[in-house]
Amino acid sequence: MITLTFPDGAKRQYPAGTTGRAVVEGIAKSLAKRTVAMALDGKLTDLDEAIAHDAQIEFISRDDPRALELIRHDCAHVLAEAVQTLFPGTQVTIGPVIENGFYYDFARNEPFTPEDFPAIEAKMREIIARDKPFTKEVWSREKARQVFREKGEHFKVELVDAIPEGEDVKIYFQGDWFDLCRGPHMTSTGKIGNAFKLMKVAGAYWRGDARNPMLTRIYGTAWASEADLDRYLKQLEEAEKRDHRRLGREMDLFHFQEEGPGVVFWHPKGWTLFQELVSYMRRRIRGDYQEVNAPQILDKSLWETSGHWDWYRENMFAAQSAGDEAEDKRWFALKPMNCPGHVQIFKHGLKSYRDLPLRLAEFGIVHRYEPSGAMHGLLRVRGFTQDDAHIFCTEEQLADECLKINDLILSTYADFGFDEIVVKLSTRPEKRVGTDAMWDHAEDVMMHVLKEIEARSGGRIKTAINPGEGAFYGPKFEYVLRDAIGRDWQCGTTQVDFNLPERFGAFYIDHDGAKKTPVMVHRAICGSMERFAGILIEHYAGHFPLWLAPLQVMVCTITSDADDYAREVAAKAGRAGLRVEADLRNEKITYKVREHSLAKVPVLLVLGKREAAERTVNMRRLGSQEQRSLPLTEALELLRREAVPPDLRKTIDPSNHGEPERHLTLDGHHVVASTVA
RNA sequence: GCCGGUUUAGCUCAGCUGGUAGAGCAACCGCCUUGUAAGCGGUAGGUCGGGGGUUCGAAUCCCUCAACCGGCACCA
Repeated sequence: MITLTFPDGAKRQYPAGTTGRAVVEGIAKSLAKRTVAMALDGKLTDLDEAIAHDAQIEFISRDDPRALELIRHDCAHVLAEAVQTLFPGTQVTIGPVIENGFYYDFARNEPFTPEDFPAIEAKMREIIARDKPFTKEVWSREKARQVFREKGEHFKVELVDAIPEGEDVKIYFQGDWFDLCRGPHMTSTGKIGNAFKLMKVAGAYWRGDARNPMLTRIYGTAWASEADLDRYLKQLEEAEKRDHRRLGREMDLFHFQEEGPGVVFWHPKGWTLFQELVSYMRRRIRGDYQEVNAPQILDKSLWETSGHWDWYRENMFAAQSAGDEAEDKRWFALKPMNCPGHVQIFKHGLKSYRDLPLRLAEFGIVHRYEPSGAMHGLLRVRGFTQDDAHIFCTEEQLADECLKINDLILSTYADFGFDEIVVKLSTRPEKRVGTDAMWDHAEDVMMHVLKEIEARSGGRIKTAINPGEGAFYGPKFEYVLRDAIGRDWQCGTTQVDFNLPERFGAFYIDHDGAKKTPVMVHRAICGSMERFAGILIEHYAGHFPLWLAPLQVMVCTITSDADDYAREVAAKAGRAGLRVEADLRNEKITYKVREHSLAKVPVLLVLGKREAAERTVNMRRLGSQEQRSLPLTEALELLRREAVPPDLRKTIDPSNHGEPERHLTLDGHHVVASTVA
């Protein structure tokens, strides 16, 4: 006999080997009907599974959040059956659940297109309506191999071979159709429901390896209810509206063109935003770091020394004199990183232990030949500006430096309203330089720091390990932030490097007069300023906080009688440090309001005869219909205060709390609450 | 780089089975002096992504290159 413990704490005895279905049917017909699977000691399991040991048991109904992954997984199976029914000869491979849905990879000579979706979806609905039970069989490896080989399912044969010895080879049937699968599944296909949709087709390498053949992947989404599906589709539309490429065009921030794939043409407004970000970062590092500037192109020998030429040559740009008769035909590489340049600066002149830690920062422009398919607006470009720095320090100083960087990164993110951060430690990759002893040591230090980061945050910062994801020269921390609509972006990074200083022969003179090699830490907060700008555009949906808005104030006249006053208002706003323009065009005020609202100008000052006579302004804020009439001087003072960047608020004017509405404090830093679209 | 798709006016898009291009908005010119998300009328604007081919004839069919989009792979 075994003892099962139910969610309400009740315990009951059953013969060993009883199935979940038998248990639930013994409790209540209605419960059995609702149940699609069970959880044994918290683990999702087929309802028909025989229960061998004492366990906590819970019956999972279809609307249980845990059932969602089953719905999606089952849906993937149904997709595969539908595809094989409609397109005989198609081989199935794998079909896992992913965030918001699932996919299934197929092998077929003719790829699928979205035009195939209606037919496939119809077939899927048919299979779901048939409501065949999912039933599991455990096969021997030989049988599985043989059956799939005979069916011409060569990828499945490979999958069978990949199952570790000692693990069952499980086959799930849904009627006549079956698939090799780890499970679990719901009780029948009918439980999937109708809240699913095929989303897109894409190529994907077999087993995620570019050396393998390419399969056709069909992505789908599936939800417990139509309402959930609709909500998800709405969300996608919302995300599309915030696409920085679209907003970049609509707000006239930047553009790309054919002659410069992956390099940005920043327009005046976009460049204002960009420079505002750079200025912010400059202020944040002032005092601690020294800013430098290293050359854009350097002899390739330097990159050979650093190791980049060996490791990343395929992804580097090289330049040479263009003249056929030039006497110097050496190859120069456009810098893909700033570190070798900074090591040269460190090496110039003798350094003492008293100089350490030495922190060299650079807003360096780097170029990397990214694969053509990788480019994506500002988020992945071939030329970008890093808010980069290299810290030369002793081993004893290393942990403190990492923690100091951590403070800078977290407080910076907080200033932009990012407060959900995950710090990941990436450990040694297969392809690397340096001894194992060195890696052991470096990872040791980093692990210790990671724990300290977590402890200091009071549990607010989550941490994780990314095995094998480190840089070739050392382990690294990656800072992942979550934006206003829940998407994660890896931005900041701290990388410990025991290699480069040694490769370049950098040293300092220690207490005892001996030469010692410093440890180098690479660090970036925004990472790529271009990318960070893109993330901010999407995060704020173009509705920037006043200090970042490229154009902060638009003065709009209602009639030409207010023109002189409008010029005066704009001039005064400009003198108050605000970025302002005046719209004196002969247009209706509704027209102007619409146009500047679409351009996402945060503040409209509307001026008519009345305002000119009374020396007031009528203020309208982006995203609100509210009109607020106030004296000119008062309005300008209000806006001037609000436009103070978050880092300066505390230092310059402690009494200034900026926007009265929606601000919160995190670790003592001002946070601009997420702006809604 | 790989798979699939797309590329027509500044922007968003139409153009069926091949018969030398069309709308809305924007721009420009007038009229309207206007009170918080589109006043009215007119004018101009395109080597249909580049190159090659098939054809009496190509935006339309084929080849090729490029850029972009969605994924995959990559991301020092």
